[in-house]
Amino acid sequence: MEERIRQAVTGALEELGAGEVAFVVEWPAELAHGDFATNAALVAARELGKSPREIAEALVPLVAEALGDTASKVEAAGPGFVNITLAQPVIAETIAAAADNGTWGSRTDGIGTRVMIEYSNPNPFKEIHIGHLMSNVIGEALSRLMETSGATVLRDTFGGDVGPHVAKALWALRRAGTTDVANAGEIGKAYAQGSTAYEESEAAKQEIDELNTRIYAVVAQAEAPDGFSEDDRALLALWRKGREVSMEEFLRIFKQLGTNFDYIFYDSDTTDTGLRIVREGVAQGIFEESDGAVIYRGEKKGLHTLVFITSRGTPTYETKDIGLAFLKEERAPTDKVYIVTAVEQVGHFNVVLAALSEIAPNLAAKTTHIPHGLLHLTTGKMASRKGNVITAAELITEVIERAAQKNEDLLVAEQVAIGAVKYMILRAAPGSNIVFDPEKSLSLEGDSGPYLQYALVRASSVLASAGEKEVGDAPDAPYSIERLITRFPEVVRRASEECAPQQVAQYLTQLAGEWNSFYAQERIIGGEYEGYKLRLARAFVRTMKNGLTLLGIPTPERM
RNA sequence: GCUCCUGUGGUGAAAUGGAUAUCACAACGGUCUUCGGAACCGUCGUUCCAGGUUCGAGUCCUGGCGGGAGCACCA
Repeated sequence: MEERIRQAVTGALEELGAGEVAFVVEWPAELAHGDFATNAALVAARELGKSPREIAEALVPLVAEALGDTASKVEAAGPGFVNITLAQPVIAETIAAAADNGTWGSRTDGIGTRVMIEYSNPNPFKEIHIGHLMSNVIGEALSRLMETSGATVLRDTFGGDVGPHVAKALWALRRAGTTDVANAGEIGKAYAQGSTAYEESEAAKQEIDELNTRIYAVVAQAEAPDGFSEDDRALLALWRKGREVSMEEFLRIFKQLGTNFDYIFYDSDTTDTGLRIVREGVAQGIFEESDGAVIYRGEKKGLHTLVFITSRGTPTYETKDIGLAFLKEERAPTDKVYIVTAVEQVGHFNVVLAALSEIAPNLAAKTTHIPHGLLHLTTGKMASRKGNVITAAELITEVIERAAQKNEDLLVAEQVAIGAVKYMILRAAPGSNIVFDPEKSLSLEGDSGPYLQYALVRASSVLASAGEKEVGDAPDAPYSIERLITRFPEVVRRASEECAPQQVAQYLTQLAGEWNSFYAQERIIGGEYEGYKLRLARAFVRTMKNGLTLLGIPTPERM
């Protein structure tokens, strides 16, 4: 349709004697301004030497003629826009196409492309707190948005199972004489204890640093533990158990939130490759040695200089990410690689990608880092090493309890709670920080997930009690909600191209508002145009359901 | 100190270089025998400052002020 309008406008401009004009056809923010608008007159004004308004007036009859029955109204407006309102039958056709159409909003332009997207990235041996929800919720929504193009999307998560934080947790567990760990909470506490000791005691710091090096060694030889002492075996067993318990908890929560990963990568999978490649890079002059460490001189590109291999010989996160890039290519080659992490890491990724572009330009070129904002507490900064965090599980449990006050069915309460949490995160642009107030942020009313779910449930309920009806006559002019529904595919396309789930959230809120107004004003069952309104309701249900699913927000049957 | 990000009603946010800057919360007032009130209708109230580019700037550029993040052996 947009293309058709573009042609009509181009033709009209030619008749007026204008050459190539770089105009746009867009949908105006205000529904009252019509379904499409073009700024052609504004852009052509200078060349034609007339006022924009005059040109717009001249374009109107020409465009109207070219569009024929398709448009019900073409008019000049404002400083020189030409607004186009589509005719009722054209809108009705789209509504019919949307109703009962599971693929409404999806496209085919991405079929054949493969992308891998990394997100969530919780670290075993630390607790998963509400900050990790940001990465998971945003990453999942982006994955689903990418899938609307028809692309194959592989989801992966990358967890730090070796490194100083692991040493801190294991040091505290061993000190307490723990040989087995039962739950993730226990490990989280151990990590906090180990961190405190590391900062406060020189002796503990030394022990933990040594343990860290030893863990790398033990894990690296885990497959061939011939030379292991009894204590090495005990350490390895505790490490394995701790990682297993941590990951079970993570995967349980992510599954509850609607994520299933295709690949789970660990730091320990990447260290061999990472170390080898960085050492080779030293020989090639990409990296250099400094104070016993191996560094990348980011300053030569206006970036930070970062350590890739410590003076103790252990790899840092930077080297692990280099190793990971190769590991991904080996396990599942794709056309694009996305990495979703907190905004704090942009400096890190700039350096890693700069280094990677010297080592393997093809890998660097297809990798994009997508930073997301942070979740701040009104009560102060969270830090898992201080133990003052709200864990993801605690938050979800609390919101479920609140939702349960209105829902006897606990499964529904969970759907509502998850909807509320996800919407809170997705309504804002991924990069913006969220100040989280446990009392206020998780509204179940107005601009909220449950508001969208509620509109859907009510519409579904009307359909359920109406039964089958003939579609019948339609009113002469479309309702504004119809015109809003027709925009859905375009909203989805733009949101997926711009990695902007908030545009879908914003749209769905507007859509729910239009539906609620329509519902309050118009009698559906037993009212005028009953059959047509029921089809409209089906189109609304389909649009809302597909939209919520895109965001990863559950769609309850009742609530 | 250097680098990057950011500044929109009392609060939290949205806005493809376009039209009267949108939405929710809060506050205040109304709708309550009809398809589900987690709803609807109304009132109030906003682009940090100074220049610039443009027919047109919350959006782009320059400078200033405020906030956040990063800056060598954490991830």
